[in-house]
Amino acid sequence: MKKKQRVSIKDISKELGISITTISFIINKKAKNRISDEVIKKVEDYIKKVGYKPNTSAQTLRTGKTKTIVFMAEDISDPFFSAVAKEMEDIAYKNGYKIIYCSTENDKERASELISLFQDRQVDAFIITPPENFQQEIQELIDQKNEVVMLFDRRYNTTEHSYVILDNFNGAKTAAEKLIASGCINVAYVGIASDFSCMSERFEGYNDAIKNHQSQPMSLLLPFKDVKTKAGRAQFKSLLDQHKNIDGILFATNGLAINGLKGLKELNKKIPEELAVITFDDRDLFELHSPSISVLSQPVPALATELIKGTLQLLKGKNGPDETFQKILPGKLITRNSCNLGVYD
Amino acid sequence: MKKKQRVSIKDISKELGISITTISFIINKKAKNRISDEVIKKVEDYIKKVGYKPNTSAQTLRTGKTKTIVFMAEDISDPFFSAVAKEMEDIAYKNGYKIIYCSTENDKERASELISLFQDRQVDAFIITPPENFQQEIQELIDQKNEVVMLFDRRYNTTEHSYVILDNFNGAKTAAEKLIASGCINVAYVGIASDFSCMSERFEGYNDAIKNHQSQPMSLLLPFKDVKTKAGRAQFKSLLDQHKNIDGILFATNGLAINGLKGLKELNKKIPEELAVITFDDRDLFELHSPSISVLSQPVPALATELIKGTLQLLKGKNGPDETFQKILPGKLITRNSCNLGVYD
DNA sequence: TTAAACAAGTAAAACGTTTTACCAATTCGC
DNA sequence: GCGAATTGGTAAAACGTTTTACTTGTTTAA
Repeated sequence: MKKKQRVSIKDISKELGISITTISFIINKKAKNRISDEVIKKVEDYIKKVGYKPNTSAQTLRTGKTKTIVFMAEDISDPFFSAVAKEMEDIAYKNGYKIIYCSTENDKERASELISLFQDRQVDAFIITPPENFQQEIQELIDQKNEVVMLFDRRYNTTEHSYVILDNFNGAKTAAEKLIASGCINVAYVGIASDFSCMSERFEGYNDAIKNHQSQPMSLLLPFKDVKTKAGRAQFKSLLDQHKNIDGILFATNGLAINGLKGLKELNKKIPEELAVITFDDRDLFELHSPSISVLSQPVPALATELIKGTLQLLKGKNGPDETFQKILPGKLITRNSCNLGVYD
Repeated sequence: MKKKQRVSIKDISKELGISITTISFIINKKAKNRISDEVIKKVEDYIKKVGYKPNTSAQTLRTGKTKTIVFMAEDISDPFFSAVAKEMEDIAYKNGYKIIYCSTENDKERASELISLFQDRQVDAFIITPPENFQQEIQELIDQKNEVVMLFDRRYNTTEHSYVILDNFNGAKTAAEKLIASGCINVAYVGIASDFSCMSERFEGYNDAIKNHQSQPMSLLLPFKDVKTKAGRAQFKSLLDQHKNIDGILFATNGLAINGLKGLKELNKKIPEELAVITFDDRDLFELHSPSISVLSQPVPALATELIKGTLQLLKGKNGPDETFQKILPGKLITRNSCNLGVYD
């Protein structure tokens, strides 16, 4: 019922008759070779007893560090990003950091606004999945050197920066090869037309897999805005209409796959008999789908762990402000029925 | 490349030869009847010109307000909660608040830890979906009156508090009545055994719908931990085994439905011919499923809007610290093929 | 004419830390 | 025995706000 009064260093100082400075040194583990063990113990015991917790805003005001990390995803309600977000939480909290999440909606303006909003709030680090055409802004952000900047899911080849991404090339290659091994003669690729590195790397992986196998690549690169729309579905259908010989499809994202599967349902295509399917990014719906959908799944816990650990490492800054952290993690092919043509049954 | 120096009130004061107090009054719109229009304009123009932004931690230190809201969901990676989270973001930012998200995992201990962690950080408000058996802790949190407390998705009947929830009773009733109207003779209910109000209200809605229709209710209440497990699926199958006459099922959550649908697939049950199905909470997978699944969908944008607006209203605190904000929103039945028995075709 | 009211503005304390610069007393090297 | 180094500790400034209590000069009411 009663608001219990927070205890400050000053209170401890008065109570114990020890100076504020000394107490601060002890709290911050800077007391070695300065303060006697006796006093250290006395203060530490008292702190434990009264449950002293430092006032974060006073620390921030003094040090300029907010102990805050921003995770700027494309869409925080997307299962992939929200799963990563959740995994990061714990580690961040245990290291005394809090995370703030937000969504760019793949919109440059919005992303810029958010960055400047959070810069005003003096966050310590940005973990960002940049929207399209955002390289210059990212470059500027890095150059300012006010915050740690870590990219996720996408990277830029022409800039030196920190990132954690999937091994998109080999993932796509593995998936396409699986379709070929399953008996597909003409494998098509459905991706997104964008400057995201993940998209071009996946496309290259597909191309590499099929180059000695079929006469020509067949692909559809949808604009980002059409990934989930009826218009996108129409384009997908017309791809199938133009190339009647397509008997296998690799979808580059789960969004594309969901829309594509809707299209295939509308066309009454039999999977996998008429068309085998593999997609990136696992989702629970793919296991339940009839037939169940094979996927190249991203190692969400590992990605999240690397992401937050890398960011924390850079925040510690032991190796200077120009240190970078770069990690490429392998995906995992999960074979289900959508590419099971019975070739080896 | 260069870190640009932040400008403080003191800088403005020096530059303009006006006292810090005056400038602070102008910034906080407390200058009316105190400061001449001429000076106000001069200061406002200068602020705009140099892009002054107040230092948040100094404000916090002085006022004790962090402008931070915590959204403590059961699982922030659950599509329902992450969709709500995303909707709230914008409104919060536009009102100068930031939101921190976290997950309780339906674990009392964890929830308590998180609450005390964020109390130490002096957040201004908690939006909480409480875990099981958490009423007393919530009561204490409210009684302390240090933060605004808003419950979401679940409420307690024996305590006066703020909440935003779905009209669970009528939602369940509508869904069950739909199954009956579609021609089902024996409708079963699959829910969660828990003290969550949403669960009991849904069960009551089901009971109310069938009371004049079938001789007895048939239900399975799974423990929370088994919702997504094989063990839960086994219990579900044994329900069907014990009551061979069941021809309609109402699932109380989408998690239950997904696991249930897996079970039905394993049993090779034909939906809707042998068993019609409706579930709470829409998900994109339900539209794509064969057959598509009918749902009682929650109005996510409306829920999120009420949630954040209510919280902001309480934070303004115009009506005293004991004001509460209570909102019950109706769900919407979306009819798809899983309950289409052709009765009216 | 004079006290009261008002208008326009300011000085300074306070919020709770961190950290620099300093002090006093003891020990050490020679 | 004397300066230098070490040990154990502290005073006080600074971070950038908000807000209380004041000042000074002018207008108003009676």
